[in-house]
Amino acid sequence: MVTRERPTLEAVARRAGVSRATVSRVVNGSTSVAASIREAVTRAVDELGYVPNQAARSLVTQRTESIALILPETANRVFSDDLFFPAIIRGVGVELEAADKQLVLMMAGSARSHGRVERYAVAGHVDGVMFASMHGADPLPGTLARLGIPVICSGRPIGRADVPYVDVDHFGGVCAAVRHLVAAGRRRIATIAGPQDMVAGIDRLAGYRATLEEAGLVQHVAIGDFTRESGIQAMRALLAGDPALDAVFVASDMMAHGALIALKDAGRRVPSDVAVIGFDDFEISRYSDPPLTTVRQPIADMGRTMARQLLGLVNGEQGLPDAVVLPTELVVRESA
Amino acid sequence: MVTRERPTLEAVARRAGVSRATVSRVVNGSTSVAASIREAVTRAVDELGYVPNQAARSLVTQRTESIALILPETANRVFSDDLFFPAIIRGVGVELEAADKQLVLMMAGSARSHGRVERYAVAGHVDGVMFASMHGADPLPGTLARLGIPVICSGRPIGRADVPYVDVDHFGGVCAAVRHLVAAGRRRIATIAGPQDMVAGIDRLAGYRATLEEAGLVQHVAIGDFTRESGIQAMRALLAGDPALDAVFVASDMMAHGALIALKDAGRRVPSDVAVIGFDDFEISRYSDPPLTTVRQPIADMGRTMARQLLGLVNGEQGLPDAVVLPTELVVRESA
DNA sequence: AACCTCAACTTAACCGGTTAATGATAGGAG
DNA sequence: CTCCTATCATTAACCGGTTAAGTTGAGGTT
Repeated sequence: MVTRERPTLEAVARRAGVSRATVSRVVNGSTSVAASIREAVTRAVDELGYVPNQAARSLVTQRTESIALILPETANRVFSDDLFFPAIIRGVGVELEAADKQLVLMMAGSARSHGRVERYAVAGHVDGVMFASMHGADPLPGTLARLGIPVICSGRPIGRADVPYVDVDHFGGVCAAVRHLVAAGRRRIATIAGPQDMVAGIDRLAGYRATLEEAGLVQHVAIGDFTRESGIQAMRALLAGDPALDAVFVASDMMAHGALIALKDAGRRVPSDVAVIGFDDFEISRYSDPPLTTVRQPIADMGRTMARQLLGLVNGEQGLPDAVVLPTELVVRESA
Repeated sequence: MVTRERPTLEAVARRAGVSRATVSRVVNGSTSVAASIREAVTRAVDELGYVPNQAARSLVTQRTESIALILPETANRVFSDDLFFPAIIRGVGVELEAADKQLVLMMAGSARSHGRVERYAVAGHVDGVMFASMHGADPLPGTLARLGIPVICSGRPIGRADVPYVDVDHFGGVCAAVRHLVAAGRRRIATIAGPQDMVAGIDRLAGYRATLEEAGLVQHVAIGDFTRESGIQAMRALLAGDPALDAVFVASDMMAHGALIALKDAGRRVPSDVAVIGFDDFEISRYSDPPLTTVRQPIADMGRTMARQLLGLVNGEQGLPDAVVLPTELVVRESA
């Protein structure tokens, strides 16, 4: 493994018989370089296999051409049974690739890593920071924004953190779902809600409550944490509380899948005995038994939108919206 | 959004009444700094909220403290229906976080992004590069290695690319699986293989062929691309070719899930009519109908091991193994 | 011929750290 | 009291680029 010396600007300049500055201008595609010189420099660059040193460049431009995506979970939990983060990453990746920016991924579950993220961003390692769905009223986005670092969140921040964000219409989607159940004649409609320290959990529960109130129905609420296992537990609890339930709105597809399992175990048929609607529209839900009726949220689009907004901020564009809310849509399959 | 000027070493030095060099030594925890001075510097650092500029530091140390993970697919395909990459990322993330390194994620599907990755690595933006399961005989790992950049692959590289790698025992796992089918009295055992331009696809098919040969049975092979949809198609093709099949070894859980769907559609019961064994042991397979017998491969461990090996290379450790092969294990559930 | 203009290149300062070489100071030995 | 040594701080060079300011010379005016 030969650590061949990498050629520097200086070397290219010598070889082409010009000054460093000229080479720099050619490399950066500046105009006002005579064609003959440009050509000579280009040849020297090729012959030496010159690639600009990013650290040196960043040092003077104060730009790194990379963007951080913070996943506010420990690396252990992220991805374990989850399709949300992968989809976000996918969307972000597409958009950043198009802009020729790099993606730096950071897990920030512990308080320790919290400081790590802050230091990292402040050290100027990235041009901007994106936060994927946070728990509670995390102060970090606000802190970074105040330090002048471009920041954007996926999911409306809890508290009045003054940070731009991208979110989906949880409330509207849930209302459509629950109204669908009501319209189908269901009268004992329960919900399995998500964690109440996350906007996605809170807003979806609010949508359920509002719609049931509007319909004058009794509410049955169980809380899960978006995992399949918690969906199983919650469904069991709901059935124990009211064995005559005829529908359940579940705040995530993963939990809905758990609910389907628990319902089958309990001898209920879906949708004849109990109708089930989920939220997410993961690929997997097309293949569940029965295929899951669910509220589609455009997760990858959220990622793309976040990335686009952040790039706008980084480039100092004016008039960017403080909030973008993407639509959700009820996808009717067989479970309801 | 006040872009507050970030304090530099110089500022801290002035404030503490010492030289830049001394501050640098304190910040980097060098010995041979008198306690009183160290304390004064530390105070100045705190008061000013000083954070070292990473670009400046990298410029002189030639280190960036970050590592790239290359996913050789376009961002669009990665993650779409896949649980492999997320698990790799999780493993890598855990290990890098412990070492206080950053993870840079790059999708490299197109030839264009190929050059992008090479330039990025050569520009010294990262200290090392990890490749997740590649297609075909990709020259990039070898190219980077020859340039003196620490490199490691997940999955034995095709061709004789002289690059260290981490892989799992595909062959052994498949043998155990297929022998399990033979031992259960199955005699018409088909396989749905993975893409034949990937080691995981090739080795698993080789395991199937070897074991069937050893048992003196007829081989039935269909090829998929590791997606559920391709599993459905392949299963249909196999049933059309031999309607009396009594078992199928499927080279990935996702495809196995597709096979289960196709078998149900075709009116076959699992395992009584047809036994099914997958490969991966994704979380989801515990909950399929019926729960899937499968070969477990420790994907997150692969990620961790890759990261550890690479960190070793980056730190110039001697005597690192060129290849690490992790064990696989048959997990028997109800589908076979 | 003297002068001006302008395009195109070079010079040199600067970005913010690290570190080898150098210098200063105090304590101990002779 | 002088000299040596050990300890700790400072000076200054360097990492590899970018870019404002300065220089050069060809071509056009009068």
